[in-house]
Amino acid sequence: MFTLSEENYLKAIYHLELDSDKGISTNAIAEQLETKASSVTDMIKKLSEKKVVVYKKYKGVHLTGLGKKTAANIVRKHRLWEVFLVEKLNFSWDEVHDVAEQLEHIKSPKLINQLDVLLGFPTHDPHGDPIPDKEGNLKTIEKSLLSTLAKNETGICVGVDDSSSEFLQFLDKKGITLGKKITVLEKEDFDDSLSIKVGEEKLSISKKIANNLYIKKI
Amino acid sequence: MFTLSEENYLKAIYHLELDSDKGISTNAIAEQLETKASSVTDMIKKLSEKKVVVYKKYKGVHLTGLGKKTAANIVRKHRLWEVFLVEKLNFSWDEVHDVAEQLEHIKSPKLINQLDVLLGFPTHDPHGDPIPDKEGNLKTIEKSLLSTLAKNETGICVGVDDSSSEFLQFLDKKGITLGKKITVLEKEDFDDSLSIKVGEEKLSISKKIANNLYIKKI
DNA sequence: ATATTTTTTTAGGCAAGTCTAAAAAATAAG
DNA sequence: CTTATTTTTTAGACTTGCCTAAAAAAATAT
Repeated sequence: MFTLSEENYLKAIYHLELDSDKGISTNAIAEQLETKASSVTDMIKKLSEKKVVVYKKYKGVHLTGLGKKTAANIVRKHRLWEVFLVEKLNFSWDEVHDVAEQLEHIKSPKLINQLDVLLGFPTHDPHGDPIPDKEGNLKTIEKSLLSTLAKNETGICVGVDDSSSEFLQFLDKKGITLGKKITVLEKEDFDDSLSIKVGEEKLSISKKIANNLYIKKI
Repeated sequence: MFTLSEENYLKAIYHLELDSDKGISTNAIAEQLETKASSVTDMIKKLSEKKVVVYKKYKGVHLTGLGKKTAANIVRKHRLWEVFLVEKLNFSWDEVHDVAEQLEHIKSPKLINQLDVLLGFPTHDPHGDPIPDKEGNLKTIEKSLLSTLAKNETGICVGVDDSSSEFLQFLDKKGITLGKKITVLEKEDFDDSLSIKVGEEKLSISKKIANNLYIKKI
């Protein structure tokens, strides 16, 4: 069994390992968890004794199989709770993160299985991120950043990279939600902004926005 | 804001104060929380500084208004989650306590309000215990222990005093659930056991059982 | 009214998880 | 290849919440 703190470290390392196949540095973990590198070193020693990470001094860490499974299960819980909050409790997609961050640590396999049933076995959370299955496997879908689409290409909005509430509220304001059809009308060279059509609305978005929206091409 | 530990102390004192109007002793709290009296003394000092209990050395503690409201809110969350687990996730009444014990500490007013909506504003949990409203007020109903009923009196089962899973599973086995109609057929003098009719079934129960079942007379 | 027992508090210590400051190792630069 | 910089680890300290053992106060019994 893992403490709250241990679970948070596992989750952080799990997320960092999705973007990199090298050992995850103490500093990277510290930044992710808003703590200090020295605290990370301490915790990593404990996790190493518990066989969930492999650690060689100065070489960064990797999750073991057990560690990966444990972390994926926490992510699974987090994302299922997010779906619950949106589907059953009328939360909006920008309100769910902090609550799910608490709920993900509740320990009860039955609770999560039944939640999965209640929600109809969802595969993605409200931000389009995939929900790991019970074994920790992720089904990743073919998706591209909006910024990589060429002029006149069209796709469906399937996810966000940044799921801060600021960004999500901005998208709401612009009428951009998961499932919306988006077409690139124009790409401006001088500032990399895009003219796009969202549903029937035309609007202009900055490079930064286009770099945070995932699209499934059609 | 209160720590997990502080919340558990508040809840323990709250429950103990329901049964007694005298100051709650260090020992009583220690027993309830399965900890040591010296630990209780430590924590009470902290709670006292946070203005949720009044404490005079050797005199036991009382909750303040704020303390009572805080504790009632935790109990409210606990009982709403129990209803959720039974109504929405197919838990049985003997399985909910430990999970609710974790869920009651989740901090999100919106979560609890919306849960209340989803569940249709329940007034009692799966064991018949009343759910405090947002202000912390309890609506208590007229109920008697089954053991106090006279021969030939009838009532509806509305609650249990002991909600351990052992006792609840025993009741399941006997077909006794909330809402069942119970009639006292016979009271045996020599061992205080009862012959009762539950629905259409006749059975005999011990004094101990009769002392743990609440009945609303009809 | 005093002695004994019980309850409560104090004193000191321990583990988890964090921090700062300093030392050690690795990496980058000249 | 040696020096400078960055990263990581170690050392020591702090807080929270708990413990045991001993002292102090309160309650009970003689």
